[in-house]
Amino acid sequence: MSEHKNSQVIRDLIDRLSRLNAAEDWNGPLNPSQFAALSYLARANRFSRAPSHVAEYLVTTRGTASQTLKALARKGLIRESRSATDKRSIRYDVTDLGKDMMKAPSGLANVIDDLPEEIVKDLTGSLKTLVREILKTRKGRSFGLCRTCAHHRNRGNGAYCNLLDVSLAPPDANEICHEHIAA
Amino acid sequence: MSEHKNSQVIRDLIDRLSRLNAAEDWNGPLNPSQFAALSYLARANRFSRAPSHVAEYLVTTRGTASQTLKALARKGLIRESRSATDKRSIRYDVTDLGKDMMKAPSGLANVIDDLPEEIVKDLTGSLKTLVREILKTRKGRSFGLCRTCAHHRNRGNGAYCNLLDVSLAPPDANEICHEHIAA
DNA sequence: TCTAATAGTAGCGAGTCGAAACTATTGCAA
DNA sequence: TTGCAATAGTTTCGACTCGCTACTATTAGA
Repeated sequence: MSEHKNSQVIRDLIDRLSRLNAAEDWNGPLNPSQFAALSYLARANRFSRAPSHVAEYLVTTRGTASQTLKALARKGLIRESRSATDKRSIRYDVTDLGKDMMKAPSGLANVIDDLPEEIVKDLTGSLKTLVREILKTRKGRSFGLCRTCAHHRNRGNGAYCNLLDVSLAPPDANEICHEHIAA
Repeated sequence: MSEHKNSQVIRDLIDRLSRLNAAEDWNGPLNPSQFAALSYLARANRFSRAPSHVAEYLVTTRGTASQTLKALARKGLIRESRSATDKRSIRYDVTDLGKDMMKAPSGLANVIDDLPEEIVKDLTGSLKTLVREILKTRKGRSFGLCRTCAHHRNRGNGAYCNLLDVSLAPPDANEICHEHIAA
């Protein structure tokens, strides 16, 4: 039988899908990597917006991530903010211009929105499983939402992080955290 | 609610998955684009191995595809073969060395192989739907298997292509064709 | 026949990519 | 307290992708 393996077919579909998606990015002012970095920063909480976090999320090196972030800063889409407590580290915040950039329509998003809800649910679950399992073999971080983390505690109106020992303002808990550990 | 849209989540998962997959390629002698081009050539039939076909499959330009193919040829993984009937066109054939390269183990493939059969089936179906719908809006070709094409006809032991008016040897029908139209 | 379409390529500038070398901090232990 | 070692970020390098434009060669069609 010259039928191809299931894993080969899926691998190919994922590659094709991301190429089709990336081809759209190239038409805009941002290339796919820059868009991915900006998109991450827009969804990451204040503890997770350093170059090294972006590097790990994008599965690349700190050097490469550094260059991509410099390019975004040059274009005025993010702004660097130095830490007072640790003079080595930098946090990049997304500017209003950067936030606008995230609103651009996407062909892939349109297609997904037209899919039946049940299919979307299953697809999301399957993709999450794949990402989780690969991250397990690579010992990579999950980058899940703060409020779904094992260190997250509800506290009055807000919340608290047991790992970093800090109070969490409302937005923090709904954003991505690089310290995330599945509860 | 600051919950993100389903489409955004799925888009992100696909990007993350392809980055995790691509990161593995970088460890080898081929970069992700070169690997994708080689993988395509290894599965495409003799009518579909020209630079312009690779370009359309990889959703890029002929110029970029041309460079990637030259790089693969330099590494001895593919060999160019000029056409006798049309002196403009070139067909690249995968060498034995190139075929060996395709056997490299993949972390993503391993994870997929461990998934329950039912999940794999649903996932494949959903991803195929997404690719099909996006291609529809872009007016792109489907690049399906020859034997699932509307122009495919069984004929004795072999098969026949009604579009190109040629007999199909056994391997042809099980390979990708750039002229593919869903039956 | 002559012009338009097609196939492939070369070169440009911006940027990604890993890798290695480098600076500036911070942490920790003797 | 001094003195490394670890950490955070950057820079540079060479190979390459990427869209784009301009170009050559060939073929198709009016």
